[in-house]
Amino acid sequence: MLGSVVAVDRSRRRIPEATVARLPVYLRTLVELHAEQTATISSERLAELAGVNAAKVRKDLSYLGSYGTRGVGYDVEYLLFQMSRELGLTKDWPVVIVGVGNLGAALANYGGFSERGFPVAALVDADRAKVGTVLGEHRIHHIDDLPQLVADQGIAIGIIATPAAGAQDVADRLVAAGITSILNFAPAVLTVPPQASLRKVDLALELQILSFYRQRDAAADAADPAVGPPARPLDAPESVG
Amino acid sequence: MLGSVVAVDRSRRRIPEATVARLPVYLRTLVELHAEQTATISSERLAELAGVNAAKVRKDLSYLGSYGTRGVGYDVEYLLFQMSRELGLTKDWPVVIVGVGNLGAALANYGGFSERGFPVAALVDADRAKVGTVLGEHRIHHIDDLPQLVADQGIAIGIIATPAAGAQDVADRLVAAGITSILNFAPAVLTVPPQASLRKVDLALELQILSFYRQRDAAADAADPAVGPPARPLDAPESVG
DNA sequence: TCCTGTGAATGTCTTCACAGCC
DNA sequence: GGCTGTGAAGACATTCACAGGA
Repeated sequence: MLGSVVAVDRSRRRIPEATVARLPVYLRTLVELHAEQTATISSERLAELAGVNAAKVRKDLSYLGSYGTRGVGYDVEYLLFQMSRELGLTKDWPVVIVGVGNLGAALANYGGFSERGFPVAALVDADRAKVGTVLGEHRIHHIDDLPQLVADQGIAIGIIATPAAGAQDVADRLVAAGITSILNFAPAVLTVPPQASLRKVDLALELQILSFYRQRDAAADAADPAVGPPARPLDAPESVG
Repeated sequence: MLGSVVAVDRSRRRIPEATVARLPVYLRTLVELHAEQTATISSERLAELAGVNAAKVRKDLSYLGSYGTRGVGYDVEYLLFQMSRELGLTKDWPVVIVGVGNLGAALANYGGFSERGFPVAALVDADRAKVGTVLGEHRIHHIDDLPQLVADQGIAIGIIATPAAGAQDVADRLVAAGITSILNFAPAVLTVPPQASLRKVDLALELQILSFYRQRDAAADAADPAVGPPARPLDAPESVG
């Protein structure tokens, strides 16, 4: 009735989960291309480098906007900028590692985080014997100091590297301290309020999945020794078979 | 014409990727239930403990066979046995870690692997300066010795913990040495022949995904400060939002 | 002519809802 | 009455295939 709509809300295009999970892979590829002075890239070539197919690349990138040029391809630098912006990677996000056991200590020393925009800003542990000791360039703080550390260091992300038993308590403390992004390495199912994001990495779980496919193929070969290996799902979390 | 079929081939039921990825979570839950003497479990309760919904649990378990009892639930011990068998976890699978830098060393010391059936049988590195040095209970071998180590130690799985640049070469060497299950920690896209299984864990990638959701919510709040946080996908790789 | 952007088709996964068995 | 097992419906993701702009 009242004339036309004021403006199309481009900020509401929802990006599918599956696409979000691939954006960092494209980003890494673009960084490499940019480093070697490549100016433009076709969906076909980008697909090859990122280990997916070209139709997927085009559909994924189309969720970010129309940043390509027909007949030419994508401008590497421009796409890199847009993607960094979309991923919120135009600034660093300091992380806190909770639990300085074997895994936590390893992650603290692992350079891969800082290198890619996630500097380790603090280490905390519940064990008072560890508090005050130094690991790499960090002194270990007590977990009770979390709210203070979060405020002082502008910490954005919490990494849980404790045993499974303490993980839910740690998650609760992180949320209480104002952290809304959590990466969980403990082999436990955690619950966080809906406004928080939680992702998990379970190292043994990955090995168990590999074990499944190995077992299955061994069983198939035994049942059917004359025939080659059965068709199996390629791609998925990465070619798996 | 010729009477009926000889037998239904139950070994051919294909288990969906997504289900396979959840089996280890159920397995872990069942191990805990068994440890605390729980004899039977309903799909509802198992779902709650595993952080999924009951329909999914029932569908997932149905791929393994009809191991439940209507009106009662699943026998914990029996289901545990069947699931271990299906996942190929009735025996240990020795692993080799390739690349003893920060991450590789951490993984070597991380107890979580052996604990869950994947003993670290060998460490190898390309750097001759590291060869012969001892880390934890292992002496580091040269990567050229891979075929020998695989044969001698019965190694089933290779873990790549090298920098991205060397990762494809390592994958090729693992495959050449007879390894068909590979877990890649290097931030690089790898290719393996179809008979091999490859999975990847990219730590920074997980943080980047968290950054995306944080960024998106911040943008939504700025555009729309009166309204609460928008609906976001729960569950998925774990509640993500 | 080349390559993107996208509707439509296909395939996969999740959820519903209830028949069937204990 | 309670809970599993599973077709069917619905949601989501991938791939196809081609219109349309450079």
